[in-house]
Amino acid sequence: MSHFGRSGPPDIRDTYSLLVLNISFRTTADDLYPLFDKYGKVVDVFIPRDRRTGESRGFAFVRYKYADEAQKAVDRLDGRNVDGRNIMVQFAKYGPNAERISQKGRIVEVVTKTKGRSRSRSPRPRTRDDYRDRDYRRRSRSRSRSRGRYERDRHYDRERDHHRRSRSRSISPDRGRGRDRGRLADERRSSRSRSFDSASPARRSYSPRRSVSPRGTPRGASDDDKRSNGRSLSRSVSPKGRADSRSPSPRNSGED
DNA sequence: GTTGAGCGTT
Repeated sequence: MSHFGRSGPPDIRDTYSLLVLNISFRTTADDLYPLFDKYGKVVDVFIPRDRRTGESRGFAFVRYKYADEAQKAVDRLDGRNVDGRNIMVQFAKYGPNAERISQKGRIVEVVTKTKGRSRSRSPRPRTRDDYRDRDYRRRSRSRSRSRGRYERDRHYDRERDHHRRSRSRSISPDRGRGRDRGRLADERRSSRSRSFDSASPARRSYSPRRSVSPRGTPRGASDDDKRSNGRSLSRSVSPKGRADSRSPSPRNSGED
């Protein structure tokens, strides 16, 4: 019942894969199994998950033993509300082994039959389908934004490394300038602090604007993040740690 | 805590 996908694909010699889209990110195979099993014999239910986070990618594969049952499931479950989400059920276009499917010709045949058989009664809005089609023709790229998230993460990893190297290379000048900048920043901070303490009406007007400014805040954070990366691999930055870091600041001031 | 319109695993 709940041992699906644990031992990999059981047998795809005579099974038909259905692609279930638009499922909730927390929907599991166990949740889909009973739903699909009601309309036919479900051989396997598999939900691709992210390798790093292990979270659901938002779609699942349901393997049926017979095409007619799978077709029925598609017709009955397509557009069904599952876990508060309107799921879309359709025959899988690409299988785990495209060659195999081509050789078998089963899935292809079923798909063709399905397309010519039903697909007429679909309560789901066509905007998405239309949009998808148009998008595919127009851009032929950029399939999903959710995936971009992973790519972004990957880029972030690379960028992090780049930053680390960059810092290493310019460690000498950076340090010298960093101290200067630190002092300046400290001075400016002090000034700001005083201004805030003063609670000047004019300053107050500017205060909220600074908050909205997306340039001033991120820069400071970036600096902190960069320093943090160079100091420690820990990505988490605690206010206490920052305070500790700032500790030498006042000392420097005293020295100065 | 979050997103999305997508095709798969030991």
